[in-house]
Amino acid sequence: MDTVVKKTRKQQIEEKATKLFRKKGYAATSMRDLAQVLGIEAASLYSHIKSKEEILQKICFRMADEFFAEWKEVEQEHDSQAAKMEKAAIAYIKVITKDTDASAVFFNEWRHLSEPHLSEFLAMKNDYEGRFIKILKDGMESGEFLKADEKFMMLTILSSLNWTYNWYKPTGSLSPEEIGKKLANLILNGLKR
Amino acid sequence: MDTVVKKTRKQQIEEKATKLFRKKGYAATSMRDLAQVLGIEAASLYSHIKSKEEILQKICFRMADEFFAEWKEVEQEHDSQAAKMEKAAIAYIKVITKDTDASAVFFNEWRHLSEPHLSEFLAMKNDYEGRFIKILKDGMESGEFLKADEKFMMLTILSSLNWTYNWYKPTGSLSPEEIGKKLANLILNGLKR
DNA sequence: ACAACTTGCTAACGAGTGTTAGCATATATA
DNA sequence: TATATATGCTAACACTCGTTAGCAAGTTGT
Repeated sequence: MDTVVKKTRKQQIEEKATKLFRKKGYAATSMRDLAQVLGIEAASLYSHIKSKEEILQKICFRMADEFFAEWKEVEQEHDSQAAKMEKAAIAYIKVITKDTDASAVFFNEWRHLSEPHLSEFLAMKNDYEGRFIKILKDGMESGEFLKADEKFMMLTILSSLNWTYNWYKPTGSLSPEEIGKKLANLILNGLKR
Repeated sequence: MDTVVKKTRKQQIEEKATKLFRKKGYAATSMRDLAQVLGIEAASLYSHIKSKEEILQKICFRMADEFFAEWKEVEQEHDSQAAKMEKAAIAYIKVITKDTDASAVFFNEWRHLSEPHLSEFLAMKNDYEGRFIKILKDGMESGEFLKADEKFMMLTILSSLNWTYNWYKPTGSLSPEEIGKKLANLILNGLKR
């Protein structure tokens, strides 16, 4: 009793575009490339979408929204900062693993957004990173974490979390939660035994 | 008594191209963009270079060569695996910080290489990553490191090292060696005190 | 002095770019 | 049955792309 969800043509276009943007990059993907994957002519795409950049905007801002949505569970409790960090890592990994193609585009192609979307996007990114920094700062002030430059730490931690879209396979043995836990553990406790 | 090193026009072109490739991406950078930065016409570029892709090749393979050159000091001693890891991190950061523009292009634009250069490049990348994995594997087998999936670890570690090109400023207070040490320490011992 | 090299120009090429106009057909809705 | 919607086509637009041909002037080396 499978429930077949009918995808609109627009959704199909966005899906295929995401895959192509990931593989070739936004700038190197032509509308004719995209049309060919769908088996139609390039001009036909414009019955469903407004422009090439509209697709990129959809991808980038949908991902951003999802990151913020998952963050809710992270902050509102009075956990230790280490516990918060683990929750943040799990939330982050959850979003990334849900759609690795879209994640790759989100991380690598946002610079091709035009204004004012670019500025809006960067503001959201800054906001998000600021939340990570806060956990680190609080943990350092309370003595829970080693004192160090928070921004340096945030960038380093986020970069290792970001990278998961490159190797995660839904068929693998690890669930997103498990990956998040393992990464948080590596970050908090290090490699040495 | 400054020694003024005269840069050939070709070198100037490659420098400006590196900056542009980093900022806009290889595909989105046109030869006319590049020419404008240099104050000449696009066609004039071809008195000095063979093609747009030749520039990309130079950047990518020069960086790869430098990574291998710096690696020499890492392996040939009978240090602990943790010490090797620190040396590897320092060597890696040294290369990246020497030219962050070229590093950004190296990490993000190699996919625009055409065959057979692409295959050659990927082979080198694999080789290099294999050396990192070996340190991890040896450390896990000898009991020095926590047992875990080596590939997962290698990717996570490399990703945080890779990211340094995004924030390193030559004017900052940390030397490449210090950054390498700090990162190695974070990787080995974690964030918690 | 002459040759070789460096550096640059204008003009143009063929190909590819995102996109629009205008039209056709099938499907779903009223 | 009439109407709106979804989906697609051909043809073409104005541009941009990387690159080549052919030529000219300045600089350097012999």
